[in-house]
Parts: sequence; structure tokens; C-alpha cells
Amino acid sequence: MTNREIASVFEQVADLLEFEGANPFRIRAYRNGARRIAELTEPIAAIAADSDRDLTDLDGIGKDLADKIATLLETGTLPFYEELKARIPESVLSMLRVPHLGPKKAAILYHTLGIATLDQLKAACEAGAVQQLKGFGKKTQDKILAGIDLAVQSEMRIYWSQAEPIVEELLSRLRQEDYVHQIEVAGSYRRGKETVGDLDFLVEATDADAVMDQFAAYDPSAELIGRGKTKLSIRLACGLQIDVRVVPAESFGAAFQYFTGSKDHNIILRGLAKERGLKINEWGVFQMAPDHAGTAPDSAADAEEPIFDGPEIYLAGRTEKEVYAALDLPCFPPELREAREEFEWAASGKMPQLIELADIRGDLHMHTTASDGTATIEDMIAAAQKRGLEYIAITDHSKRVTMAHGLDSRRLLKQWALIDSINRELDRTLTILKGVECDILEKGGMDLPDHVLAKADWTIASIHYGQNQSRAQITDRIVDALKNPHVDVLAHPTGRLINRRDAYPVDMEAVLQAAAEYGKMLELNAHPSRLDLNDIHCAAAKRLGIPIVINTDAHSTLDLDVMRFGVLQARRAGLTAADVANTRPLSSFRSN
DNA sequence: GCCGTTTTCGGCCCGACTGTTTTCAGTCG
Repeated sequence: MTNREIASVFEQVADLLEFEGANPFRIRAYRNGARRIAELTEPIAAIAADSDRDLTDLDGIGKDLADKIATLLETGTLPFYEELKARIPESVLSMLRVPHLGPKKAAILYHTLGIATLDQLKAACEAGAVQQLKGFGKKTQDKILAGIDLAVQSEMRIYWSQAEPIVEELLSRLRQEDYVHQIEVAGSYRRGKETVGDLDFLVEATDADAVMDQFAAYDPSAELIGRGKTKLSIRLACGLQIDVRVVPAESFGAAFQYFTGSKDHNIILRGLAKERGLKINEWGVFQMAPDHAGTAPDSAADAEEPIFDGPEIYLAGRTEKEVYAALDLPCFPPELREAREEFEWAASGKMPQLIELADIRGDLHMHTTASDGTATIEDMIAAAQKRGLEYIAITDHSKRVTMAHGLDSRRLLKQWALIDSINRELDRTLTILKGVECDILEKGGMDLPDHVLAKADWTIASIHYGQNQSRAQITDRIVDALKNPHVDVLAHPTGRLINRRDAYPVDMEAVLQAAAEYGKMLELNAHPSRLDLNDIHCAAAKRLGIPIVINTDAHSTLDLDVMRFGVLQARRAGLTAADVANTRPLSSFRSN
């Protein structure tokens, strides 16, 4: 079984346990385990098979989960999981995707009305059966009914790049208002995740109502989900949910930190705070009073106490920096707040200086009208100069990509001759590399002969066809391509298209090893639908010393602007400018 | 179910909002 499959089993177990109302910490343990496994770059089977290592060495994997992993690896099934599935039909889990319908209510629906599918749920709501149940009412039933269609499409998170214009528009609108002192966007958007499920805005303002009115007016067709004194939730017509919170200046940094997350990062942070007798919440950092420290708060007694006037003393919260400083921690770049290595880096003083867009000097993957691009070489050159690039590679498709009118040897050599003449005429600020995106053929081998590739300044190898082959076949094709002395880099290494197509089956550990062994680079394709390599694989490449190249794969002049999405992904992987080859000046890039 | 340089038991992050309660559970982030 693959890591992904095992992680998926643990995720399902967590969902099913949650549905059964199991101990929430036990549920979390399964989710943590799943996350841990999903983030591994080497096959967990390799760790299990290695007598020098133990699965329990992995954070969050104890004896029980280690045994379950071993069982899954040996037998491909897990009795405990099968028992759960025998008790609960898997289809009930689809109910958990309905907003405002959690495991408790879903369980009630299942046990009292026998509802196990979204279709049955819809019918029960329409028949008015749900509102009769204890703990449910008309409003709950209406919300569930409205949420069912959403649940069907809720797997679709939008690309970060699609959220960007909405964010920018809202920020600039609100910043014009004199009652708004500060406004920022937090959440997964701020952490630069590939996709965004909702947007979290934080506002410090003298008039909270006016702020919420502004947001509510942004999209007339938006649905109002909820509105309180300090919080507003709406859902835009496109399905994107927007949450707004208005907070006082003393708490702005604390709230900014809190709502940026990730959840797992915050759990660790709060644990560290607790060890010091501090408490962190979205209102600030507080010194626990001696008689309260370490004891569970009596919620009934504490609930009425003013936030800044209780037994807890307010220490910090105006800025994020202040919040982290209260724990002697650096203000982590948002992209790193995923509970991976950031706390270790902070402790050892090895926090990476993350790459920035301005570090990028070259773009080494782009197409022209010679294949499936929409701009000529001259257009692409002008666009690259406008963006201050120092070098680019023209990398049209090779002949196998017939749909894109890929180039055969003759057309390619002709294009390279043209590039030679352009380079002679250009001023020295931009250099054009003679490149090609050469297909790795279905039967293995490159789409162009070695004697042609030998004349290229830059050869990209990539897979477009035969994506349904076996894992072994695809891995072999890629590893063979990386062995070819004329190949410089592997483009979009896993072939995934976010929200549209899964990665082809490929042994990434083997690909990474081959790239390291043969001194090849790996591409981080910056296109919002690809972002391939992902952050986990980029980090793994870095550990092996494999240079990453961030490319736009531009098919138009405007596509050159997607570079920033790739840089964001690289930052999430903890990459520095030194880890990314196209931050180097051309001379040192070429000498590599 | 995981974890431990006070601990192998007893913790495990924390608060807002909603709807249905009538003092709170469920859901969400």
C-alpha cells in the first residue's frame, strides 16, 4: 500500500470514529498519523522494512498506529477499519461535508431516521422530518437543505490565484474607509496554500457595523450565513465563504496570528505557552494567575469575566511579532506555519531566509506560436524584458505532442538558429536560451535524438502521454530520462492538475534519488493549476541537494506573471534563494 | 491514541456564534 492509501485509511477511521462519538483526542491521533504519513516522501514500507528504524520514531505514530500500519502493509486491509465500516455505512461520511452538520447531528439523523446518504437527507428535509427531531428545528433543517448541494461541490476549493483579486479588491475598498485602522487577510490564503476554501479577514475599526455592512455589500447575490457583534460570514455566489472579524487594537496581532493558523501550528504554540504558565487566544497572550495556572478553567465562573480584567494579566497582542516574542519565538513566515519543522528551526536558529519573487532572474519554461503558445518569440522576449528577467529559455513542445504542433528536429534547429540571431542583436540585459520541452515517450526514451538535444542550451524532459501506465513503468521512463546526459530538468514531475486530475502513479522517492544521483534539476511549475512539485516534494528535493527551478510554463505573455505563485509554493517548502537555480546569475546557472 | 528531564496516568488549544435551549451542545475555525 502507498503512503497515500494508508493515510486515507486513517482519515476514514477518524471520520468514522468521530461519527460514533469517540474520544476526540483519539480521533485527533488518527488524523495526526494520517497527516504525518501523507507528508513523508519515502515509502513508509521502506521504513517498516528497515530493521534499524522503527515506525514509532515518527512523531504521532505510537505502538498502536505502528501495528496498524504494519498490518496494512502486510495484508492490505485493517480489521479495525473493516469493523467500523460494518457498523456504519461509508456513505454517511458524505453528510459530514454539509455545513453546520457535524458528527453528532449526523449520527442522530442516522440512528433515528436511518439517513445514510445525501439523497435521503434531502428527502427527509423536504418532507419536514428533520425539524421534528430533538435538538433540530426549522432553521437547522433549512440550513442543512441549503448545504446539501454545496456538500456535493465542496471538495472544490478555488485556486489561490483565483482568490487573489477578491482579496485585493476587498482590502483596497476597506482601506479607503477612515473608520478602518487596520485590515488584513489571514487563514490559508495568507499561508499561501495552493487552494483556498474560504477567506478570513481581520479588521480593527471604530465602527464594526460599518465594516460588516461593507463586506455584506461587496456581492449583492452573496448569502448571509451569520452576523454577530464582531463576526460576519457570507458566501459569495461563486461558493467562496468570507469570514470577517472585528477586533480591538490590543488584540489585532493575537487574532492575526490565531486566524492565520494553521490549526496544528497553533496547537503547538498554545502547548508551549502553557508550559510557561501563559495562555494564548485570539485576544492576546495572558499570564495565568498562580491559582489558575495549570488548572482547567471553570467555564461557568470565568465566562462573565472581562477579558482584560480577570485573574489573567494581558501581556501582549497588538502585533504578531509581540505574540511570538512573548514565547521567545521569531515571527514565523506565514507559509511555514504548518507544524512541520518550523519550531525546530526556531529552536536551533536555523529559520530559512525564504526566497522572494525579486530573487528570480530567469524563467526556463515557456512556449511560443511555434507550438501551442499564443505569442511569438519576439513577444515573449519583450514581455520578459518588461519583467526585468535576465534570461529565459524558449521551450516549445517536441513532435510527439501533435495536438500542440510540437517541433521535429528540423523545425527546432531552425528555431534555434533564429534565437542565435536574436541573441546577437539583443542588448546584454536579456539572454535567450535555446531550449525544448522534450517528451518522454510512452515506450520510454526521448522524443528527439541525442545529437539534436546535444545542441540545446537547456533540455526539459516531461511526460504528457501514457499517464495511465503502471507506477513502475512511469517511474522507469522518468528515471531513464534523468539518466540522459542531455536532459537538464524534469518538468511538472507528477503531472497533477489541481482539482482536475490526480498525479500519475510514480515513485517519487526513486525520482528524487535519480535526480540527485545524475545531478539533474526538478521543476516547480508555477502555473496555479499545477504547482508541481508540491511543497512536500520540494522540501525533500532540498534535503537531497537537488536544485529546484521555478518556471511559469507560459503559453502567453501574461502567463509570465504566474511566477509569484510558484515562489509562494517554494516558500511553503522552506526554500531559500540558494535552493532555486534560476535565482543565480546566468553565468553561474550555466556553469552548473 | 500519543506522550513524558516533575508524570506510564492524565492530560491533550480555545473562543464565537447559532439554535435550541432555559443553561447549553454542536459546529466551526
